[in-house]
Amino acid sequence: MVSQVDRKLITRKSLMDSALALVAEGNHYSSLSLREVAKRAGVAPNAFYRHFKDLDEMGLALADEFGLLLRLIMRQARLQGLAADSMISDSVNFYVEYVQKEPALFRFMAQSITGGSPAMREAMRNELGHFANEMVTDLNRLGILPHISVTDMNMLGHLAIQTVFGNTTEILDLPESSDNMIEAIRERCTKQVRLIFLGASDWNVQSEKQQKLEDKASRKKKMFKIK
Amino acid sequence: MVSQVDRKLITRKSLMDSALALVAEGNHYSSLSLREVAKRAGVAPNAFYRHFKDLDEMGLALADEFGLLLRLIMRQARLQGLAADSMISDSVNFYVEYVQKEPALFRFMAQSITGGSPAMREAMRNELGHFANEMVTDLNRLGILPHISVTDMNMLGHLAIQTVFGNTTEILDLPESSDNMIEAIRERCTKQVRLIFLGASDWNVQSEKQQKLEDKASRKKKMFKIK
DNA sequence: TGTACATCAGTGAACGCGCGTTCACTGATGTAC
DNA sequence: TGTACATCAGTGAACGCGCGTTCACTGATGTAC
Repeated sequence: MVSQVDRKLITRKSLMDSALALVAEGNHYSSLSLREVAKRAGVAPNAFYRHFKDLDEMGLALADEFGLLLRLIMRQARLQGLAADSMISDSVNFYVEYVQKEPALFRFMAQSITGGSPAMREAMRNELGHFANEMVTDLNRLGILPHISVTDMNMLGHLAIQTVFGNTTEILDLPESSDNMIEAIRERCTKQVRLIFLGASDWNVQSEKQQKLEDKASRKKKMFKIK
Repeated sequence: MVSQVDRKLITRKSLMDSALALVAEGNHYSSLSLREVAKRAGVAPNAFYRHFKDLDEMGLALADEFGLLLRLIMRQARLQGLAADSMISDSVNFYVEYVQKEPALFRFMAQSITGGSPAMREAMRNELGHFANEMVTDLNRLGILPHISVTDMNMLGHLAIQTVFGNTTEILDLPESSDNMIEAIRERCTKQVRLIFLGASDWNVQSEKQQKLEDKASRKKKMFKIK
């Protein structure tokens, strides 16, 4: 026998899943209607109000769910451990695997970060920011890139995460089972992250300060005119 | 006296501008209604059909308009020329300036690339891809990074563009006239691109091949376990 | 354990509203002679 | 140049429909004694 509380949670979950299913089918979250979500979940329209004030509130709940998925991914990646020499490609592969496993949530994330309500955009940015911070923490613990300042490590984390997430929509848009195209994106993404870390390994405060001075001093001395 | 043809173009433009205005106010393009766009443009709802089949078709026209803006930006940047020593920060500043000058079109672009129809997403990706290609062409013409293969130059272009565009939504979400926050994003973005080019200057086929071999050979030899 | 009552997730009907789309139209601009 | 006709951007009314939200309700689960 299932308790009342459990039943309520089941309905709530099925409302959220219906919304995600509609998103996965190509609709934008902000163009969904309460009625179609309820219909898809096999529930009367007004039952929706037992769970959420409106679709915006449900959106925030879905953002939380995406956050949980991110945390799961991080936990899994740490448990599994990463070989020192293939850390980057392993991480990228791991990420791509999860995008394919949970396309609806990732599609929702991608939509929301550019197109949700202001609250929604902030929530998603916070989740990704948390992800970036965790990455930076790990790099610090492993003693990788010790020469980089705290500010610059954050800049680096932001860059790495943004790069990986930037490839997400492309993965989601590939026709299913086109393994060689997935492979191409995976490879390009790995190269991009590798290039970033190659840059980071040469990055230091010294040369940075120098660069800034140069910027200011010699502006407009040498000019490139194209064509 | 204004010709019939001109009048038609004026109405068309005002329909498109109305849609952009609604987007700039925080609505998602895919949740706009034909009637509100027409109302905003001061035109009867059915007049819309004299110009576009539906909102999707209008979306593609807006994508074209965004493409034109990108081309304008590129042309301007080339005309102005770039000082050799501050090329990166100048380019970033130039871009940020345009985002602030045309927030509606950039907002629309950001929304569409993750949340539009498949045709819309493809159109936007093509525009950005073109932008990346132009950048690569310029780098080649200037003889910068000659040691990098064609494939990898494309990867680099994609990475640089993606990085700059990735900061766009954050710029658009800042409260108006918060100059110091704009400055912070501008600085971070400049650093990110600089780091990318620092990586690119060390990037070469040799080390890349080596890296790949290492990946395959020594996988799971050294492992980092965190926590 | 059995009974009487409370709670509350989900129902079904109803509402007024804005939606996309159609239709026959108007009246200014453009064209042919 | 003036007249008669064609074109066509934009109008106004109407349509059926799905929308969000409300209401009084039902009936299973949970609780008090």
